[in-house]
Amino acid sequence: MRTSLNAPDPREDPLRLDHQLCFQFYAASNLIGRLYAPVLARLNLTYPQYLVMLVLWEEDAQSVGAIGKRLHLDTGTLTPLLKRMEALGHLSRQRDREDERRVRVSLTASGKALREEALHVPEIMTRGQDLEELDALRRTLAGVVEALCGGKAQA
Amino acid sequence: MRTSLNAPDPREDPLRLDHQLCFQFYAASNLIGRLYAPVLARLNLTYPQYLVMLVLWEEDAQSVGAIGKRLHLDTGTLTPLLKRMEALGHLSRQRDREDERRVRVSLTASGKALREEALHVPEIMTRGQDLEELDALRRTLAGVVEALCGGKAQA
DNA sequence: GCCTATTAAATTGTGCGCAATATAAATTGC
DNA sequence: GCAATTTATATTGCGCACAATTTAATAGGC
Repeated sequence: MRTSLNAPDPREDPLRLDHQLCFQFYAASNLIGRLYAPVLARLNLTYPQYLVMLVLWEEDAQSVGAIGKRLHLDTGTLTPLLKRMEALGHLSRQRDREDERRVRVSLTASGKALREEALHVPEIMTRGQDLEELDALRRTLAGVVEALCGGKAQA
Repeated sequence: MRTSLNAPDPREDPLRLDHQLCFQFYAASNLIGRLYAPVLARLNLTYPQYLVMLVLWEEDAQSVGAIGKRLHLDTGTLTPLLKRMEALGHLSRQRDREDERRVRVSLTASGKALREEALHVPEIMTRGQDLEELDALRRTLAGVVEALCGGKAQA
């Protein structure tokens, strides 16, 4: 549905920023991170650190690789991040006796206790939103994520 | 709809990673960046640099602030990024004569020429996908982004 | 058993993101 | 006009992300 002859409708330009789905993900992810920061700062956590805590609160003493598989992050990101969290007292890292290649990441007492403080974070962040709508979007995006990492393997 | 007595359905745990909409955005954004990287590397661009080029291909000679408003990035991110792009020969930065506070960012000849190479990037990245579906998702996410930055001002 | 291949983390180097601060130019008030 | 405020960019410091490489331990083939 061109407007006329060879003059291309600028709205059909494939390189228009507003046409890029990837940019909406990029912008939303950055903006969400900025929204969480002040809330998580009160728990002495950054946003990626909060995600690690979510993984460990579900199941303690996981390996670095298991955490990485869950969050789609590699050791280049996780190793220094986990060291910072260890320094903050949230968790401890120790080589697995059974398999010395592995490092088990375990919550400290304060790391476990922090879960109580974190319980209200989801509520704060979704306050005033339509929860049904957010959940529908979450399911849609979970499918996108699945497709993105399912396409390039991912056990 | 609890299963029994005081045993909470683990699926209702508000801190479950899979329940977090924010995580789906985070994971998708990271995975998308990883998918674009090898394609953009052939244009000598990173993903954020590609976004800057999209902005400048739409309208050349914009100020740092105008680019930042479009991408939701501040000068702490943009200034060094633009300097790297200048060093790569994609663009030039010069103080505005009218208002010496401003810095105008202009495409070089090779930066303009790079647009031809970039024209097929969206097609490569969306190959095999349902374009109607992607566009519906893009519109949904554009609304989310709008709500996220509309809530905290944004002129 | 021994050698090769595989697996798990750590390390290195580069490029973002962003809060906080600094610097400097334009605008406003009076 | 000139001080005070506002606006635009740069700088500093820290914490991710990630590709590529390295180191070390286990598993497999023979």
